Amino acid sequence: MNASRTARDRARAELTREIKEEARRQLAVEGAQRLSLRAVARELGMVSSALYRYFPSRDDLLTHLIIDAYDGVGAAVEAAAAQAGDHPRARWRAVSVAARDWARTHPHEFALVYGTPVPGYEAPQDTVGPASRVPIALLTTVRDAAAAGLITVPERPLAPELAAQAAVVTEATGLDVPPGALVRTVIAWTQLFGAVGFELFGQLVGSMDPADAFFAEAVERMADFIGFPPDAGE
Amino acid sequence: MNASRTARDRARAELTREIKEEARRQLAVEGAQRLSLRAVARELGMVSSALYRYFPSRDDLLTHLIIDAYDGVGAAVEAAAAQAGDHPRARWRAVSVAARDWARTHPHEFALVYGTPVPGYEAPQDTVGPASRVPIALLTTVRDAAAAGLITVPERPLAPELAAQAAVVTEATGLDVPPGALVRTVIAWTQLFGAVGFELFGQLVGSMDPADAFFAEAVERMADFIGFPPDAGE
DNA sequence: TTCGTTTCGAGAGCGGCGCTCTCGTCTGAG
DNA sequence: CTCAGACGAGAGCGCCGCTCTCGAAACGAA
Repeated sequence: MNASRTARDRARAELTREIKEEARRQLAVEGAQRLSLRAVARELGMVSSALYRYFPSRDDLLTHLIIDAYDGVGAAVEAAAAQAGDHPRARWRAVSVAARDWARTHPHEFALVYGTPVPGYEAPQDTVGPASRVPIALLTTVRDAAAAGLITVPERPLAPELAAQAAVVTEATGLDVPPGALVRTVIAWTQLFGAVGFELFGQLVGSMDPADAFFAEAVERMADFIGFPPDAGE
Repeated sequence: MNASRTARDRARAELTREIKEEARRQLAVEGAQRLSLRAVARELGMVSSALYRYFPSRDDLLTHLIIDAYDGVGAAVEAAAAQAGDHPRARWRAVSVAARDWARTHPHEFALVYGTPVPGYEAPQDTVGPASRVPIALLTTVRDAAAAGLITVPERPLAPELAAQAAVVTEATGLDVPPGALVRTVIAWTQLFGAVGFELFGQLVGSMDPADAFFAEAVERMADFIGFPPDAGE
């Protein structure tokens, strides 16, 4: 059962792709707020109502773009992790820098996924897989270092609920990370994206703007915080 | 020169206040995206065009709400700092918890100021003062601890640009904080609001949700990170 | 090949939006 | 008292998301 059997199926797949492409183009230029179905249809030479044959609503189209954005940043950090050397701190640094670079080159996509949820609020199940790619890349780096005995920060007791949540994450990801290191990784994850968001949304204007030096410092200090050993880069 | 001399002036001030009040009400219920001038006018029993006598545009009205939101969270953290004991870690904890509590009770206001910038992008000068209240509260806590010789993390050299930016912040705020501690405070600030944003925007669903235990742990670990001495609470 | 079903694009239309302009009216300063 | 300025109401412009209907085209089964 080939996915594209008939001419109709092929045309439908093609048009769906073109709509997403044009929407992504408008998203990159105008931002999610200003993305309009009518403008997408206009650009594609069709009437707006025809677009509803492919996406039932504007929010549905945005959800597809959200998934693409998650996959974009996920692929970027995974590629950076693969290219980085074996040293855990270098890997951590590469992943952090890749996340920031992606956000700076795709600010509206970043805002779409890490900024305000667009309508009232939503989080379809299709997004959780792509959304996990960045934290998994971070956790994998920590897991490898921990497995090699390179995490130097001692474990301390966690609150019971927190330990249980850490166990759930370990179970779900299959990444065997000591719970204390896991929680520190999540803390670093929130710091990383908090700082990138602050940089992109203008909160650092007047203090750490431009943010390059601050960001570099933050990456090293959070690497210390997790317990990565020093390397040649710092 | 009373500010409200004539009846007209008084009526104008009153109506301006009522418009902002109703807008704030709609913002709390619907979020910034769905806030509409027409709905505000409708609720106030006037026609939409009349509203433009008081606010030249929707964005201008939103800017006023942004300032109010900054002042709201700023007042919340300042009150928490004032009520907290003298121990620096307790103060830090109180400020962090107050920021999170404010965000959880005012999610749309939080999204308005710390989420995606609403239109294309903007940051009027009127917002920088109110926006500084939270970081100043954090920095003040660190300054007091440092002045008392209670910051235990040693200073290390900073990159020249970063040291320069730290000096600018010290100059602008008048808060004499060692540059290394200042940068760590900014890092903790980004972590705090990054974590709150992740919690509110659903990024922690499936891992650290509900986030109470995680948040408590993050606050203590970041207090360690800055160098606050332990206290009875941890 | 024929025929009924399904899919599709186009068009008109609904209600809502931000914003502008015009026109009477009312107010308050000189 | 007068007259300039402030004001609210109304109509209207060009957008928007979304719905419904209709005729043509594509399709699968007979």
